[in-house]
Amino acid sequence: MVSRKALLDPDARKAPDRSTSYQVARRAGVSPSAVSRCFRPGGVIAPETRRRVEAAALELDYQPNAFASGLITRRTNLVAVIISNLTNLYYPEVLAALTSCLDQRGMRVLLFALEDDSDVDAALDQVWRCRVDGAICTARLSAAQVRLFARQNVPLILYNRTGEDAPVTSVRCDSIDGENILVDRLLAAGHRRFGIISGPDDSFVGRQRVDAAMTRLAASGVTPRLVTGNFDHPSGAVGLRSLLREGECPEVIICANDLMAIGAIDAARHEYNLELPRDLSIVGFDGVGPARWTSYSLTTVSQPVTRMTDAAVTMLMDRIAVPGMLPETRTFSGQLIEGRSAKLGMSR
Amino acid sequence: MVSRKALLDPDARKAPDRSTSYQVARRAGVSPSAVSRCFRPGGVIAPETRRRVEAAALELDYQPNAFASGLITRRTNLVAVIISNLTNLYYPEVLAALTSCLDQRGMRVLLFALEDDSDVDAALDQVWRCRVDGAICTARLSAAQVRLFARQNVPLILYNRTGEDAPVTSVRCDSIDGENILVDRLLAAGHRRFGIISGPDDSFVGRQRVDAAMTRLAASGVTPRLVTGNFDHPSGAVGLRSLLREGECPEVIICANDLMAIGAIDAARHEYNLELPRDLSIVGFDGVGPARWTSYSLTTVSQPVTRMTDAAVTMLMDRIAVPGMLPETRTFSGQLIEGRSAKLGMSR
DNA sequence: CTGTTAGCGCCTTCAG
DNA sequence: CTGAAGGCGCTAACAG
Repeated sequence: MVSRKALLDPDARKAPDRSTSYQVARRAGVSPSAVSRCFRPGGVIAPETRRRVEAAALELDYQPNAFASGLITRRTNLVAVIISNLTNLYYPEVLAALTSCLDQRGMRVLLFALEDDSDVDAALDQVWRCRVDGAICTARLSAAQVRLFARQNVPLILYNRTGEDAPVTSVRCDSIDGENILVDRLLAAGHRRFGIISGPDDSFVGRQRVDAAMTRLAASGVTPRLVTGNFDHPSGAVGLRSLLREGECPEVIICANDLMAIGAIDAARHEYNLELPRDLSIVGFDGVGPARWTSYSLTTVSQPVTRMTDAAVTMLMDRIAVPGMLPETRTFSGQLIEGRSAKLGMSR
Repeated sequence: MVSRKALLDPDARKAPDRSTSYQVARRAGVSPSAVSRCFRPGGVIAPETRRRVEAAALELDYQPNAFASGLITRRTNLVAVIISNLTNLYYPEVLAALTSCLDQRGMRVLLFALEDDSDVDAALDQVWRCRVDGAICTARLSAAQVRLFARQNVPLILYNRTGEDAPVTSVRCDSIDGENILVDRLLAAGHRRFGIISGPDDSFVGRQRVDAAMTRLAASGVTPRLVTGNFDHPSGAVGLRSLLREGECPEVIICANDLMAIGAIDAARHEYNLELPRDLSIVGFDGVGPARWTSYSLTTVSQPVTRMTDAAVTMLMDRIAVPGMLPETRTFSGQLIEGRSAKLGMSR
């Protein structure tokens, strides 16, 4: 029977629809349920029946409609990945690692790349409409937004972030630990005049890293000079300039991330003709690819990205399988990369 | 009435389902179609009715199920974005620009990040199952794979790629034009000894760029020496070493992309103590962010990424709206960035 | 402008 | 091991 639509649609240039499991069933001479079983992992079906279904499916280019079945199974196999800032160099690495893990587990990635953290509401709207099975988020979420996840019953994993007030399952690299290692080795080298280029105020890890460094320095009686950056390359240069321009020239500049450290190095070398680490030590945080490039050879703390993404995905899958699991935070230590951008002392 | 599932499921710890349009309708005292109209852009509905529906929806945290409606409208508002190599520095920029464009048009991004071009079949499988409205692809597709898109009636836009044999709608940056500009200016500076570091053999743009440079050089009676790279930073260093190790030392090294050019610069400076552009000129292609960092100040051809992604998304949306549009290729010129990594002559 | 009705493509009981 | 039947959440036609 010809469908009503095809009959009535005046400009019926609409493409022929893709085949359905019913068409495959008819062609294979079996029932639709047989087709369903054939495509379900672990469906019980006689080898001969399977063969015929597969042949029919191949001829018709049939692939089950993931979302029609999701309507019934209540699983879309979709995971929302919300990335705050793809231009940051660090996040592409995270994204690549995440998609790879998720892929292996048969999950598909619905990507939301925010240009601005204020876009998060619009993104969440889509997240709800798409009935994702879970979400991984590197953006700042308000307490209300986090609560919405709980209310909608969508497992959420925070990446290098914490819940605003309530505990949320999260994975992170230990900023405090990392900065402490860095600061201790810098102090051990005899440095006393420190400058710090912070991240933007609304960055959780940025604040945490800077706070950790300040605290550790204070414990040794050192008060660093502090300027604010925004995590990008130019702001590293800007920060360096303002640190060198006024007051006592620092021996060390601690940057809240690698990208700013690289910007600072560029400015130090080419605008001030400083040689690193003879005239100035600069350190960063993250361990992004370019930090290892010979021109920079940045001394930094490298985040174990793949272990972190593995953990994030594992925790997410657990919570998708067993709703109602309690929040858990997994913290990984960063690894000190001893580059040639800073003079370090002996480790104790 | 309690649902059967809740009644029968032995371990009924399953989360309470999210609200449906029927629940909202009942609560608002209207019909389900009213709810539907309320959430459809351009749905005709009385203000008072809308108000009541919205209130009910808010109380129930209701959001329409995008895929249930997609079942009927045959539109998922999903676009598959297939990226070949997220670790390449260039692709994150493309991805960010693409998601931004797609977002503005109300499309959601289903991301496939291939670690290897052989993963493309698995990715396409998911693409079919998800009934995406269209796809944008930066990976190499076989002729058969391209045909499948046509057969499945899914509009496809190739990004910096061409169809293997048949024409496919695509957007690209003109490699030939770009390399010609570069080569002409290098020849004008009097350079005669050229080395080329190519991309991997299976890269379309890589081959095209190298061919273009070779052809242009040949026209001036210059035969460059050629080594093969694979588009990453280390391979630029490797390529440079093998070009410097044997035979006549080149005056210029043309790299098939920026990342290798940066690797080559690093090796030239730190392993061979060469000063650029006095001792050696190095040029790249792409115009990625790090190419502009002061340490490199790479002379390169910058691709107009946002214009290209805009074009890709526009062409895609057109083809989603009007199936059966003919293939079209849009080619954009790159822009020469005159950095300090190469000695260029006057433009003619 | 609104409600009723009949599916979209699939899965899951349950009886053979 | 298989098929028949009902329904997942929603929208599109139509008649009010």
